[in-house]
Amino acid sequence: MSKYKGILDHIAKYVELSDTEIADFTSILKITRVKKRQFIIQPGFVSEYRNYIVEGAVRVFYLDDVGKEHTVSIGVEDWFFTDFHSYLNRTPAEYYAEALEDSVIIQMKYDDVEELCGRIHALCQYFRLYIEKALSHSNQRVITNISKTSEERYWEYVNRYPQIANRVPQYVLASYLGISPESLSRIRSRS
Amino acid sequence: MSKYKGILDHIAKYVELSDTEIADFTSILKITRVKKRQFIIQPGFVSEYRNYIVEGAVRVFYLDDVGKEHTVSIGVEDWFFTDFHSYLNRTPAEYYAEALEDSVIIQMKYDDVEELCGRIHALCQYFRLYIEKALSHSNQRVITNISKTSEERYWEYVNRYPQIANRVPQYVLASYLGISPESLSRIRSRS
DNA sequence: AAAAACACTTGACGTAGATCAAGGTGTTAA
DNA sequence: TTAACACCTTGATCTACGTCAAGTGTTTTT
Repeated sequence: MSKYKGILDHIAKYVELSDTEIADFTSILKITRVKKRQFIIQPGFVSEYRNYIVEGAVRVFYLDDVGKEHTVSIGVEDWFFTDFHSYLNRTPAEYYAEALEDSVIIQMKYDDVEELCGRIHALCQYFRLYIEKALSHSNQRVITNISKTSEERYWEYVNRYPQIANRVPQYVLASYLGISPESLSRIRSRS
Repeated sequence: MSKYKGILDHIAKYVELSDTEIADFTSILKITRVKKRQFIIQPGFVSEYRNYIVEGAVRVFYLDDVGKEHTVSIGVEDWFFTDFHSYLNRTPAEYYAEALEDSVIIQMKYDDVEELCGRIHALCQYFRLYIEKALSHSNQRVITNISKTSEERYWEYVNRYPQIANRVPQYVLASYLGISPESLSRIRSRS
């Protein structure tokens, strides 16, 4: 039971679930352990799950047609990740999700989530409120990317997520910020 | 009643509302007419409403510290817009929303939406599903911005939204795509 | 414990796209 | 009908960053 404490606490920040609702919800959860460098999502396969990180770190990235990686998201404890487009439309994923460390994640299937959200009002509220916040962050990221220099974007990130910046490889952070690894190295050195 | 047809049809694509739910929902809606170039949201004022475009076109943009505009979103009929961060946290807006044409919009207050979403399960589902889709698009835009050239971004947009590309001024599109107006003009000329 | 792979740094160079500046055309306003 | 804008174009630079390449330290693998 306590293995779900993290996600239940997360939900409790937004809504209150009854005991039976908690039981219904936890019944659709599946705990998965993944090793560093293991792929959780791969292009060509449907991203069947919404994934919640209990422990560890995961990044989602896109491999473009010239072989360059572009990181969509970097997640640590208490973050959700998935290839949202693939998950929502049940189409083959276009992104990879890769464990940056040995990690423990909670997975929940699209159909199960939808069924429960149709039945449990509070759960629907939880996801709505959480996603609204995520959208507001995503919008902010779009603006930062088009309005700030590489250097500004880097320091903004370090300022906001100091512990993540130290935890993930530099080339991952570079590809998240839309900077080449070489340039990021130079940005760090001049300071 | 038929003045709400657009938004009710939009909702009907996601969920089914009963007649009394429809009545409850429409009771919180307020129709507003705005003239071309009029601001609907301004920095310093809280963005109180979720806005739905019935007719016309609106853009949301950020004015940076050197006076450059960066367009967050361009919306036409059946699109929602707001300064999401301001709306969700009831903090002063950082963005402008400006009518690009004389427009008719439907406005709904944060407190009213939250109250109804707490009471009407289907409405909560509607917003959840709609926002999930919006998040998936926003993620896609982040990746496009960091992985494609200006030229690719422009043609991708024209391809995807041909009618919008013709409807809004070029400098607005440029600032949406993160390109200078001069460069966009050159991209268009070489083809 | 050696070999191989991975992650980061540093230098030299090239270029996409920004900036600055000037002129042209269509639209709004007095 | 004459300004006064608003929007777009075109040309001449400039520069922030990307690319390519080589070298070093650090894990991972065998």
